[in-house]
Amino acid sequence: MLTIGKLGQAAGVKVPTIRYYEQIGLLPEPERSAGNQRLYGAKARERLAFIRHARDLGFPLDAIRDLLSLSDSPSQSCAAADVIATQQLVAVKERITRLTALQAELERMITQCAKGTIADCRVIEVLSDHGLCAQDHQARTGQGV
Amino acid sequence: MLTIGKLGQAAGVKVPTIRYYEQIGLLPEPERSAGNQRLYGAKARERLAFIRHARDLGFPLDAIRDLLSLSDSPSQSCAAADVIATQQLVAVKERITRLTALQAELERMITQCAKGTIADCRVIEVLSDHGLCAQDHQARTGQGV
DNA sequence: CTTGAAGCTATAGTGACTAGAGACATTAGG
DNA sequence: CCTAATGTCTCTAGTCACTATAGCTTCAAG
Ligand SMILES: [Zn+2]
Ligand SMILES: [Zn+2]
Ligand SMILES: [Zn+2]
Ligand SMILES: [Zn+2]
Repeated sequence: MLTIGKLGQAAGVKVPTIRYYEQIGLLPEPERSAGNQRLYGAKARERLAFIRHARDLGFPLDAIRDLLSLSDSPSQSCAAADVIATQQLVAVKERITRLTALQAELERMITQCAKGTIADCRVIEVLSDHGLCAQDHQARTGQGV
Repeated sequence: MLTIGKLGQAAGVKVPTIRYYEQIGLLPEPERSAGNQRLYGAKARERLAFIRHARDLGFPLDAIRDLLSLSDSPSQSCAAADVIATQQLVAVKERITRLTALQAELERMITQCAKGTIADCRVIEVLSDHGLCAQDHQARTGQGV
């Protein structure tokens, strides 16, 4: 059995994060020692590693919650899991598209700047007027990762 | 003079967002009508357009605050503004790098899945074990955009 | 003059944590 | 066995950039 600190080290997750996962019901309430400290077994370690890896791949906690409950019924079809992964892939691709447009605009404004005074700074000019942008780098949609 | 709603429409910003910007000191407190409603002039409209465009380009509000105060001293060197833009560019590039790695891993797990049961689902397998990943898609660093 | 839209303040909620305070538990060294 | 250092406990609040709600007042059109 591991204390919360050892579990955190083993899974690469900070201690408050583990408690947070417990609080939101992503990890079950563990056993306690005589002195009321949390004690975790192998199952909790695997579950936390799963969560951590899914987080590293950018899945939101809600999706992870669904994936975890799916993985508890191994004989079911995996279609639902694949849908969640596909949605995540779509979200990632959208963010890449958007960020690539931002990258182009930022590079453009920086290279066009003559490095003089603020009055002539291309960075400030472009920020003041989207008409000076080459692309339509559409509005901020969400965040994450 | 514009009411807050008209200003929001003109700049493409929702009304509560404008009040939020005022609250955090990004927009100055505007005049008020006899009935205590906010009234904005051309200067506020430009300032809000600047904020909105910078947000669309992914700049955090703190950076925008700095950019705004720089643009108030037009005769100064623009080096500081260029530094902020360059930092933003670096941040965007980092996110793209990371998201591209995520995209590759997600595509890999989805295409490798045999679409059978959860017990054999490659998505679930890979999420359980980073060793099955081809790349090191390093840890989640931040967020934004 | 009435009605409905738009505005006001204040508070709380989002996602996914992170940081801090103040108290209790455990472990290693002497 | 005692002490000191570290670890853990609960609870609260802060982060970022908003968004939503509630309950009120003001304004513009008909
Ligand atoms: Zn410049
Ligand atoms: Zn633009
Ligand atoms: Zn599958
Ligand atoms: Zn991996």
